Amino acid sequence: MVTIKDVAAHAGVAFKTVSRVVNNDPTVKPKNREKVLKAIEELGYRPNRAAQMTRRKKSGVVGFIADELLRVPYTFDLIRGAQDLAWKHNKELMVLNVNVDKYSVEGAVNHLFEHRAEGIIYAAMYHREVTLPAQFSEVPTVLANCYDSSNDYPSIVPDEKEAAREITTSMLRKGYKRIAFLNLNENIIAAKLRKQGVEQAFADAGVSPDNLIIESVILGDENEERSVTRKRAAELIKNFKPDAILCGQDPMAVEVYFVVQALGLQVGKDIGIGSFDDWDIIPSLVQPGLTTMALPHYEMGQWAFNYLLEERTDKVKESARFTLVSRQSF
Amino acid sequence: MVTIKDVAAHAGVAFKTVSRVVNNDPTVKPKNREKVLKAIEELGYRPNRAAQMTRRKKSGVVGFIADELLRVPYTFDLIRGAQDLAWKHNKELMVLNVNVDKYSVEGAVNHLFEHRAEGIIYAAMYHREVTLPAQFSEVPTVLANCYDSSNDYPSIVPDEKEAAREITTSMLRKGYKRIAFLNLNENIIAAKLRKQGVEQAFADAGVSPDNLIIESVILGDENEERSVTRKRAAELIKNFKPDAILCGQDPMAVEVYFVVQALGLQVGKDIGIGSFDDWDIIPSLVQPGLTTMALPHYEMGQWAFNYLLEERTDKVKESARFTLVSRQSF
DNA sequence: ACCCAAATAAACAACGTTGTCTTTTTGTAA
DNA sequence: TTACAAAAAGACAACGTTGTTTATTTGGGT
Repeated sequence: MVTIKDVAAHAGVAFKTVSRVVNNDPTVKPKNREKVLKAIEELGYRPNRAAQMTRRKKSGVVGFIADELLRVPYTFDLIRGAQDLAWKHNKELMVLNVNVDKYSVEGAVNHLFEHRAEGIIYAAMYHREVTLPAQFSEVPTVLANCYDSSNDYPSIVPDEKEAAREITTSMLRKGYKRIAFLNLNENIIAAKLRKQGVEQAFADAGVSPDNLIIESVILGDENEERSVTRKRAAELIKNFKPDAILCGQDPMAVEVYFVVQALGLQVGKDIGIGSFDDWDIIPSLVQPGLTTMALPHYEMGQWAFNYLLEERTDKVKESARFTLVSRQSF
Repeated sequence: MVTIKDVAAHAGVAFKTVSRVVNNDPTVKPKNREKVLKAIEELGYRPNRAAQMTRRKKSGVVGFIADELLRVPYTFDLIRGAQDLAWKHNKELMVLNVNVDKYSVEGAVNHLFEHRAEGIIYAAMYHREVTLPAQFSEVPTVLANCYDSSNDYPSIVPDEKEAAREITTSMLRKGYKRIAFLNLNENIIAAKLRKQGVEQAFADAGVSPDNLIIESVILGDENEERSVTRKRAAELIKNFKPDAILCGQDPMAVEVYFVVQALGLQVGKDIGIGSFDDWDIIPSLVQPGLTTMALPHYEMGQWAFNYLLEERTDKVKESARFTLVSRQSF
């Protein structure tokens, strides 16, 4: 590979002068700068990052530990958010996918330490509490889509409560008067918070809570569990007679579509449906399009990277706003 | 940060001895090895990768250029395939997302050169022909999910023809006798090859091509285009009266589900539906589950990485087999 | 105890950069 | 012209490692 000395020899200057040109040092005379640039061009020289790193004692590496992240497609936006900023600031985002069985978190952190990562973003697949190994205290760490109970790390999570409040308010404003909320399992933090948000919206609008029913639904890929969801949704429609149904996530909403259609009702006309996630193309694939609260993954990724970039040290617990994506389901 | 010399001082040996222990050199006496390991443990020493790289003159970096890859969720498996192997071989997979407007391919390659990448995997979002800038010839490069017409690079692509043959044969074996194939737009290579595969299956089974109709459908996110798809599907069912429909991709199959159901027919009973992709959770979300040919993205990622790892130099054009994922739609 | 080869450990250079210090060149005022 | 400060370029050390050469220790046979 071409080194700085090769360039220097070719240009007829000291190799330090080449270094100066590469680093935009203004104390190089235009004539020499030109000679050097020409030589760089001719030889196809590219600075060796590893050598730069050793000498500068800065790695320019930011670690990104993706905890089970990639089982849900849209979570990749978290990585994208961080990556786009990393590129912009000429940093390296080193992404490590951690699957419980495959690479332990410890292994990932070790790896990042060997690369002298200047910071670590730890991101979870879904909004939840995490407990990190002590190693993380050695390097600036920020949590994305998760938080730690001991308040040792700054974190950013989706603003579940506000999102639930917003979509519910939107439903109420459109004239829906009786809403069933098929919430996620309530041991999930998102479910707890969203429940509060929905109730808040009812209170804000001065609508009696008698017109609201909230049920928790077990999620799962299993066909059996999904048919249970459908059965409960059907019962709910029959007994509570809601004019709108809010679902805890888009796939659940799809199930509800089937139930509603099987009952001979039309989504968006006879009954409104709303949801959370904006899961890939699913909301636009169903008929009519599903109105849903888009998770702010990209924004969280950006925020997390920025936090590290600014070398902040406060242990803030930030929350990011969802975006209402309106289609035709309510 | 703790350096090798700190460890040496702490252990009371020459720093070279520490290096030997770190690199598992057998010529270190057990007693010294123990002392060193103890010191490493106590000081929390981790070798500096950047320094190792400069001295060893090996980067251990493999580049992965993802060309528009992440707009389709399951393509991430391509990255995962490569990444899992990279981790296993203690290499760094440096993933760069190239979006035409944001980071040019040239920029990405430059970046990789600066990191002295030992090889580059260039992956496309969908199976297509690509033309790479000349820079790539400077480093071992392998194409995944794409190929180059000039035969300068080895490549691995999905075996479209065989996949189409396989799923069609599977349909014919199950007793379906009259198949409509809603193919992707035929300027896409996958569409061309799949057409051949479907025809092959008919020939193999000795079924008259009169019982096969193949139509190209324009794809798009636009609502309008999608309603065109549905209209044509409806006409096809009415006029050709197929007992099974094969679709070019899962989202298209979902549209066909709607059409079929709107006509009062039952998928999997009155009419069989098959498809390509295995797009995230979509095939298991619809009712009944969609039988589809899963794209071999993970395998292609692995193959590509392995090709580089083995330092092969042949310009092989490999193809990877899809997997038939059977559900209940036919 | 002594010799000698083999085993082990140490010393030193090198990797490709950048930081720091020193020398040379340049340009301006006397 | 000369002097002199400022600008520019060069020389050399340093970053944290590993490769190579040299020195020391070890252990077995006399």
